[in-house]
Amino acid sequence: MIEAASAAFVDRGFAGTSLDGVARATGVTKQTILYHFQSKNGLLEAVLSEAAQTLRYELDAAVASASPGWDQVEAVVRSAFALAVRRPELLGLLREVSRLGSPQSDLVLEVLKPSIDRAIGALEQGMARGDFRSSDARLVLLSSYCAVTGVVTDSVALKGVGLSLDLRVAVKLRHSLLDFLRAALLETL
Amino acid sequence: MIEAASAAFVDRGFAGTSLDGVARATGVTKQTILYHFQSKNGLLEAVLSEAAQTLRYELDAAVASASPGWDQVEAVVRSAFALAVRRPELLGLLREVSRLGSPQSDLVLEVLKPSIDRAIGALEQGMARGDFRSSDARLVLLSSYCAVTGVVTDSVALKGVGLSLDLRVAVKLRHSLLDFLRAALLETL
DNA sequence: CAAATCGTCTACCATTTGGTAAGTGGCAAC
DNA sequence: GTTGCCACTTACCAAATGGTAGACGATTTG
Repeated sequence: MIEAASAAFVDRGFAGTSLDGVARATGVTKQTILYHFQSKNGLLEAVLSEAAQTLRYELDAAVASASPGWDQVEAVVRSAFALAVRRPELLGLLREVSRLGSPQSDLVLEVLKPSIDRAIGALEQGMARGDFRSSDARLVLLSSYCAVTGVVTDSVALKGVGLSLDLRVAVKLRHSLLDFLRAALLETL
Repeated sequence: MIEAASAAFVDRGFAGTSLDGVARATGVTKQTILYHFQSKNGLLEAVLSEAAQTLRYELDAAVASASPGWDQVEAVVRSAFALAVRRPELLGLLREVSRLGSPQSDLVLEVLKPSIDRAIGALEQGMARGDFRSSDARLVLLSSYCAVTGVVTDSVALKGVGLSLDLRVAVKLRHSLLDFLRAALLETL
């Protein structure tokens, strides 16, 4: 049910999704959905909450699996790409949230904030250690985040450069993006 | 009228925008809009067409204003940021289009394709000349595009790192992003 | 067994939506 | 001056939407 709603929110948008549609996709009636989530907004909140928690879990696991420095960056990017293939709607939801704005975005940000802050801290430490080129860690994180999520969610941009997202392309994309980030982040090649 | 519709499509989404709403914002009735554009989809197409052409014009002008190599990249990024400040809905529309998918995205891509191809060509020549690090030009363009548009359109991501897009932040962001791209693209610092 | 709770359904309802039909006033052309 | 076009309006409409009310069977609980 939440999965069906996620998928619908991502590819038709929240406003463009009808409860009847989600209900049909799930095999129940609209009223069953309303029974569980009170309102369409309630459904959205449940979807976002689940997505944010999964995202946090996955990213934290990636960070924990690698040693500080470039390895962690690589682990996170790999994890993001894996997620984009395994559960494409997760990153897509972030896109939709960014259009919905407050208060829905606050719900997601609140869950993700600790991870974000830790990421900024890790980048700053890496800069202090001389692992990374020195600059504003927040902006570096932002640019990297946008590049990664954009690349895996913007199918039209992909089409624009004559590609479409299958597994082979995803691997190539990940490789290229890691090269890109490595060059941008590391002091020396 | 087109401006009001653009703004509405960007911040409420196409499905979330009502003709009555656009009409009210414009000071006419819904039927006047339908008179000029036949249908809601017609309005969307007009909006996208205008946006795509403006974008092409602006970006082509930026490319033409600089000499091949890094200067052109910088000019395009500067132009994109200027556009993000002057007409924020333009880049926002690209986001909405990427969610709408075909056939609306085809309309935009068709207009932008020549510019995209020229950009890829320019990157490849820069690589051949040794100005840029060698790699797949399409993927480099894609990553750069996603980073730039993401940074200027994703206000939630900005909020996530504790910023919000005013002019001062935009300048800092542009500076940081140019540093980022320079490091990623150029062979040597 | 009786009572209550739960998940789901059928039946509605008010509102909003995109779109059609039929005018109306102004203005140019003949 | 009347004819015809143009931008725009008022008056509707059918369909879809989010949401409410109430019934029905199954399961749990005392």
